[in-house]
Amino acid sequence: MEYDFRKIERKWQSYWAEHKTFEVKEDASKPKYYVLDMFPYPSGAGLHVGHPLGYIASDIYSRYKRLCGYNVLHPMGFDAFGLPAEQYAIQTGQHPAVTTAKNIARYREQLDRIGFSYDWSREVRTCDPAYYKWTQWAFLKMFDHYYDNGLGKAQPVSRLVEIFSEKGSDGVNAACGEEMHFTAEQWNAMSEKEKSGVLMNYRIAYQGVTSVNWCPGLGTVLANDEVKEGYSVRGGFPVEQKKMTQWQLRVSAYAGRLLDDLETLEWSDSLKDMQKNWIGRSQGAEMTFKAFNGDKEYDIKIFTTRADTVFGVTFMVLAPESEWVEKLTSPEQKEAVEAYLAEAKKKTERERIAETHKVTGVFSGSVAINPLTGEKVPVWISEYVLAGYGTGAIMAVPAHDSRDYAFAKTFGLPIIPLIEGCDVSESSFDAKEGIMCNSGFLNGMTVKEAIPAAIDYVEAHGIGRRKINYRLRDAIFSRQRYWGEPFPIYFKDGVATPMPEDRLPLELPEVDKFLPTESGEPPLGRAADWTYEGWPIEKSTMPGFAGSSAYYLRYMDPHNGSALVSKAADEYWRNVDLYIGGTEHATGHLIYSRFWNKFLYDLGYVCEKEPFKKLINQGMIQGRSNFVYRIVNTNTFVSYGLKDRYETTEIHVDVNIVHNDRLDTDAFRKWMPDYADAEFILEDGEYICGYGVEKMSKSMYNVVNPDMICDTYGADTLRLYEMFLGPIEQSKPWDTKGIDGVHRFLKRLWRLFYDRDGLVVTDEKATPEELKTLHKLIGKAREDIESFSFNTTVSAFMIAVNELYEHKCNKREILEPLIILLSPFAPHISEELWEALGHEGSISFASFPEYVAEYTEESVCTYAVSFNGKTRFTLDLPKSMSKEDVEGKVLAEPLSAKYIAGGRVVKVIVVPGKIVNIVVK
RNA sequence: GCGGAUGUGGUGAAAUGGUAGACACGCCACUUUGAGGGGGUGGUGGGCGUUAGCCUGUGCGAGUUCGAGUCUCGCCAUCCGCACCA
Repeated sequence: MEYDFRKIERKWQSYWAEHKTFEVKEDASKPKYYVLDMFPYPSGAGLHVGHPLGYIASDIYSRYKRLCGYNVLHPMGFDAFGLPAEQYAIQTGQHPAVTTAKNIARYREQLDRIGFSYDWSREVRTCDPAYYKWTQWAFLKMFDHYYDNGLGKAQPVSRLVEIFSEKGSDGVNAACGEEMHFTAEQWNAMSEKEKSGVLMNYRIAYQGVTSVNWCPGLGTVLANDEVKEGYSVRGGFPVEQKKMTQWQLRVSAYAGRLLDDLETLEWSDSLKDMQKNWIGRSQGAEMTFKAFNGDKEYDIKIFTTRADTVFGVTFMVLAPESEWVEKLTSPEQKEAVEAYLAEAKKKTERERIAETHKVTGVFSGSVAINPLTGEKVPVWISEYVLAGYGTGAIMAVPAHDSRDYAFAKTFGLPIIPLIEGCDVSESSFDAKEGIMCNSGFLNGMTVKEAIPAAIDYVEAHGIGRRKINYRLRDAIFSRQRYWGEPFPIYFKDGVATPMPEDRLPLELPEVDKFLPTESGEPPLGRAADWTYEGWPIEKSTMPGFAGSSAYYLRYMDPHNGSALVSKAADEYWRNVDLYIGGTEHATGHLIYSRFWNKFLYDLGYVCEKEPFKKLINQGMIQGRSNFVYRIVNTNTFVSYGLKDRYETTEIHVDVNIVHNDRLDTDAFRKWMPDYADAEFILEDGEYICGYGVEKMSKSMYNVVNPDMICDTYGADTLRLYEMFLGPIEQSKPWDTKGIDGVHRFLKRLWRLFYDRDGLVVTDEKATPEELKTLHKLIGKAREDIESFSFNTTVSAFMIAVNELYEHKCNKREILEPLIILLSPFAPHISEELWEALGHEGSISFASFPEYVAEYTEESVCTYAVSFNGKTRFTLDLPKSMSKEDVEGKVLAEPLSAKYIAGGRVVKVIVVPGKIVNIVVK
């Protein structure tokens, strides 16, 4: 009987669907395990073989955990709001909901063919109103809370109002936009509108004016992580800076906790570092400098990590967008400053990045007083100071900061060295080392001593205070687009007001076109009656990360109409034990989700501080393109090895008509009309193609579709091969070359069970040799699966099957545990063989430990082998071998020999230097 | 510039500090079949040798160790992330 993978795979996929094999319920009698994939955005192009890599790995682990007796939650859904569907809608007029539904159906079909063990009854789609109800709900909660720095958690705004009316602004230490000072009397005297303006400064979801990444090409603002090198990540349009009023999430309030709790996570160091850098904690001091524009006095606040260098301040610099610019520009300098600001504003983000080393600036006309020396220093304005970080103003110490140094050199400002023996004639001395000089009371201290001493001084004299600054900025939360979650906010007398919870979900209205209105409003401005009780509703929508921030919670209780997740479900499933996805979400989704979770944790809706305990980043699968070489001005193609003899052009050829770099010339002629009568110059009778590694994309003709692999080789082969390709975390090009090896393995496995006439499995007792093969496999596989080293696990299976095949072993005692262990990797063939062995039902319900009980750690003993009384190495020996067999076997001569001990063959290698080296074969 | 990762055959890759290159692709030889992207056996890092075997070999250079692909330090190269963050 042949291995008919098509029939087998169809059979078991419908079996799983019919029997709802992978549906799970909370079950207190079993330990839970939650395995999650980053859900996909269903694009029109469908899945290519790179997409399922992570899904296959997580599926293997899920199935393995199930075999080990865990109650495994392994859900899947779709991140269905997004720009591409809307761009498509603008072009074609087709509603994004229609496009999205179609793409989802296609994705589902492709996923099903690979044989994943998802519990589809828990599927979520972010564009489904029943789902986004809870996205909106969370937003309202954020609107209704502020972050109390003292308590270190979110608190209701009502509490804030209470404090304000009793003690004024000083009664609370809250995260806010700008620092405000008012008394209880002042608060109580405010109008409702004024009060709501003040509260907006504290809310976790708030509306505020900020410098945003505006993308004219997409007609919307973007978050920092949606912009790369001055271009939008989606679409690649240029991005510029613009001041706008936008909804924002006060993620920055959680910066400290987001940073500290990274320690508790099992994530890779590189990913943790990425988040650490993105959060960017720096410890220093905030100081106030008095500045004078004519006779008007202002306080400029600056942030520095080098408080020790205050004695070297020779000028101050303001960011062009700083609010102090206007106040400190003198009448004489007004024209020059305005010209500079206009120039700076014109630049796109892209140009600013490109010109980072170009020094520009303008003198404001004002002076500031160094609070320690009393000296007057000029106040400048320059782009190199960023408005969004610290206070938007700096004290410049050119001797010890390279940027200040470049600025001072360009504009001829003085440079005062503060460290003994440092040379600042060519460049600044940025290192935090050496002995202080020219620094008053700090003289003679090391830099490390001087920093805290300077801050102590500054605090004692009321000039400033210790401060920790974060690079992490608040997330801009509105998009001027249609295809996203509407904000459940309306404007009553111009005041942003939340809709009542029972009005949720606020569904997306129908619009005639998906473009902005003539007056420049977002597409929702086209909706017929976009009002609530007569008041206008917010017209922007939420960004892509809104719907993906809490989806892992919704899977726990996806059909709950009265809560995001019930207490019971949350307390059972808790958080994600294993999360698999790409690194591209390191500074976006993975920050927002953690923030969202912490917020809900503060409010008591979830029981875990962190959403994703262990995280694995699967590598990207790149495309492997093939090329043919056309001799110029002809329709003749020359094989790769001969191309240098002609003048040729390199042309991409569809990788699907190339096998092992050999072109199917007939298929090539049929591929495109232009090539219908192509001629070929072959080498050794074959046309060899060139190759290169590129991104997998349609235009490179290097997209390999998993459906095609399933057709030719089957899903089990695809699954095994993707794992066999190399370590999961590594990026690599897809190369179909080699898939035959894996397919051959499955056929060979099949032949252990079947010959021409049918099943040949016997109940004979296994030989020690065969048992050893099995136990070696079990030991290796368990270890490797637990450490996600799936490529070596597949190798271990191959080795085992090769050995069994060699011995013509067809004994149930061996084969049964073998296929149970294989079932996470190749579930269809395993189920089929399991059934052939006379078992009822799915293999998923087989309890793996029963089958491996006899394989225990005890079958191997570890001895330490010592030489001259010192432990040299440890040695694992089979139980049958005793310590005495090894002890004292130190040979004087270098030799290599076989050593028989306890019936086992041991190879003894004695290297020069008389050290025994024993390896058990 | 800062941070991280990676460097092993023709290829994808294995190696708790202990026989480097398992396993697989490809290639070569033999074999089987009417045929098939078939089945089987053997070989395959490089150099020398008819064989036995010898020499050499994990980006480069040091170090630790009886012993280093693995640990430490310094280079070089590639990839990724951040980037005027005061």
